[in-house]
Amino acid sequence: MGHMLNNTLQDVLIRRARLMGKNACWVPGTDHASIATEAKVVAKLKADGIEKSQLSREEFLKHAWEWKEKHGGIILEQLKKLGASCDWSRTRFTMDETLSASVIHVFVDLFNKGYIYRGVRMVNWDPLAKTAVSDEEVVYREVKGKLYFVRYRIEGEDSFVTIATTRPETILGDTALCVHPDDPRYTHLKGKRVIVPLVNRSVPIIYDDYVDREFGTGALKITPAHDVNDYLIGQKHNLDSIDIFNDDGTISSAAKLYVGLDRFEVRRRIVDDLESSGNLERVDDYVNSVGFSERTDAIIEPKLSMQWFLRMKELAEPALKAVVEGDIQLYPPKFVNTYRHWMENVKDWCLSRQLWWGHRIPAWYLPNGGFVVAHNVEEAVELARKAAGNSGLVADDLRQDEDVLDTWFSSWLWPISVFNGILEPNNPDIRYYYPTNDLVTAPEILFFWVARMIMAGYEYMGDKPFRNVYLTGIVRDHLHRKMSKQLGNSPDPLKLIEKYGADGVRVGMLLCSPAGNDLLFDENLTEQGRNFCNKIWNAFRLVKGWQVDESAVQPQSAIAAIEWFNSLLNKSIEQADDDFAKYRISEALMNLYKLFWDDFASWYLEIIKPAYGKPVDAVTYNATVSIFEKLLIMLHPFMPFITEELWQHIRQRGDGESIMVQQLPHSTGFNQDILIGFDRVKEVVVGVRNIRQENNISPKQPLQLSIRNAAKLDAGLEEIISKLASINSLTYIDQKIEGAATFMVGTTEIYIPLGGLINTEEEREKILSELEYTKGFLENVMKKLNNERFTSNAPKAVVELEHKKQADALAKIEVLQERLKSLG
RNA sequence: GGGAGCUUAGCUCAGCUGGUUUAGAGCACCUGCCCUACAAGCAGGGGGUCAUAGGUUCGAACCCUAUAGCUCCCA
Repeated sequence: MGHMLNNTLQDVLIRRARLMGKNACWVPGTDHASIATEAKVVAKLKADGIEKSQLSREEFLKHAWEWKEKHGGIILEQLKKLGASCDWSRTRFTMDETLSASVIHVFVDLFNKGYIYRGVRMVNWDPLAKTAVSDEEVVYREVKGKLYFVRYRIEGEDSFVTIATTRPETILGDTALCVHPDDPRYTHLKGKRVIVPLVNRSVPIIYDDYVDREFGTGALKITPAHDVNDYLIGQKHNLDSIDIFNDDGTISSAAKLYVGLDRFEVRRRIVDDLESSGNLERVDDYVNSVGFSERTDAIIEPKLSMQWFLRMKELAEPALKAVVEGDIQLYPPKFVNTYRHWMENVKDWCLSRQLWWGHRIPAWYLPNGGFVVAHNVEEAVELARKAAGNSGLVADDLRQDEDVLDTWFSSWLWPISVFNGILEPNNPDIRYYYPTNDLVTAPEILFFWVARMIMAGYEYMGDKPFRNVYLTGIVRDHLHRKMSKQLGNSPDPLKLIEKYGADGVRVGMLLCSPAGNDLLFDENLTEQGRNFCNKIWNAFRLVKGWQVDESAVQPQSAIAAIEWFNSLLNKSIEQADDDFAKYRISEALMNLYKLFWDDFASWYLEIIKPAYGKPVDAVTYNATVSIFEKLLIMLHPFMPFITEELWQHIRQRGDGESIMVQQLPHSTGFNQDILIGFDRVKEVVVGVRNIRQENNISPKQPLQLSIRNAAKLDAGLEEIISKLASINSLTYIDQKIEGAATFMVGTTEIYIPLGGLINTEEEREKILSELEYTKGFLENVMKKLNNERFTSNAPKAVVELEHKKQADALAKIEVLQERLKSLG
């Protein structure tokens, strides 16, 4: 569902840009998702009885490509059903030839620039996928575990030091015990050593203020190979590090004990053995935060290993500046802070993944040590000959690195590589389309992807990759759970489209998804979307069903209605322009929804609707079709299917004509007085309908209406009131009418004589409550006006307004009291 | 532990530079309607101490401080 939301938003932006006459280009595509895909292919092979280890790299990749061909297009097919108006002929995949060559080119280039290096680092090891994963791909969860208190004997003594650990199996890799230098409990241990239980290794006691004296016993065991902090302390104190794990999470021979057993099995066993050896003091329940692999859900094992890294400091600088200085805008802007914080504390990027599916690292190892980085094996041989001083070296003497690059190392080039801008920086496409305008994506990949695209943009194009980044919310279910395949709480988008229509699904998702806010998805939203389509369809049926009479005289009411609606339409166009400029997409849609449903269908069409069986005059009809057309174009980015369909039928169209490439309507200004005047008319109509409702009078029964002490309305507006409120006589009076139902519009009284039908008691109550409200209101106003500091300090216009409020309220109170009296 | 943000109607959210008739929308809810475009609808209606407590100001949902609760990011 996240994809659906994201791509609907992109399609809205691209369609609108197209309607504004722009050369709007939307390049669709997919990445190769190396960890996830490889995991799936391995699982599929396993189900077929094939182990990955039985296959050669080439054989495995053949299976992986088959998988990609079969499953890779699903998302793109869903996009087509959703109506995404991509440039399909430009569809790209991160492992396409050009894009792959771009990745290799960039790797070699960054290596030659000195940004890429090899190093031993503590990485997050996924023992299931048997690969390193980045910090961002580790999900931390609170897990109920145990805290084990283990006694270490002091060498040459009969006393012990007790440490607390959540991972007793790592004892096998201990190379020191650490206490705080200022901790009085341990000062007597200076210079002594302890014996690691079970393996009986003698290790030093070291002092470091890293230790938290409050935690456990204040004594910490140090396992440099299997804990990030221990690793740092190990480096500081020159400790050995003993790697006790194999790549699959079993115990290695370096551990000496439990060799070959799984890490969790060893944890159970070692606790028993510590118990029997008398080293286990006690076990407490303990909740701690454990890292899980985002891809395989395996518990992450911190592990030292040789990996490829990209130094980020230099690349991050222009990327930080671009966002902080507003050259690139984030929507909503609250993400700028998060972005800044991340970029200011950016860590080197671990590029290598111990997988086969992806871009293989273009590094070749020489037979006698050393390596070269090259675009291809031929170039590698050449470089290797030079490096080794051995002109006899051939390709077979070299061994290419087995690992592939992190998927993001290809995605970060996307805005450039899809236009082949890495390999041919001056080709017409990249020169025309770069920098792009809008990126729509999820906030969770702001750093994985967005930040890195910005870095690559400045490094390779010397410019930003896009101007605006719109960050969508996360799609959740009504219980606020993130929608995911694992949870099974995500509806099938294609089934939803089948049930509610693509337009319905699009509208449903957009109606309630302000930028950066999570969207609580509920099927009744798509139902609302479908209902809106239905409304538009029925309005169309109504208009197209009319007989048009060229010679009929246009009614005054229609003239007034057209004048009013055109003003309102222009105001709405301006509103929509403003909403889009601020990327308030769901607000833009909601405004159009109300414009079409409430104003156009419920008011405008009801006014101009001819009596049953009667024709409509041609002037009104043409104006209405023209208004309808404009509304369709404005709605088109949100609802491409129904708007195209109706647009094709509302007038005669030529071959190849499409709403997709029409002109978005422009505002020619609007008259505020017309809008206000019409609002008054609406109030009158609503007032009459209320009186009917309260007194159980059928909407069809004609009534008389009198307006007291007011200027005469335009004939058109009078006609509108008469038509919509079923009024057969509209008069102006200066005296009140006894026994009539009344209501007020502003300070004007309206009378509806009902001839004794009126319910006096209800009427009195209504007046009393209105009186109470108005008095309270007046009191508030008077509080301000009686405050000398308000009248002298507040702007003149504000004070004047308060005076007007006062006068209006006083007038209203007087009228209400008079009416109360006349009720007796 | 460090940082960011949020708290407005039953739900999801607007409320932009502090002032615009004692707070708005959509949905949900309630009442009455099959009135020949639409019951997937029409007409009407109720509903909020703007998290709490202070402060600044002529004036606070909006600015400041504290408290509580929630969310996210980083460790």
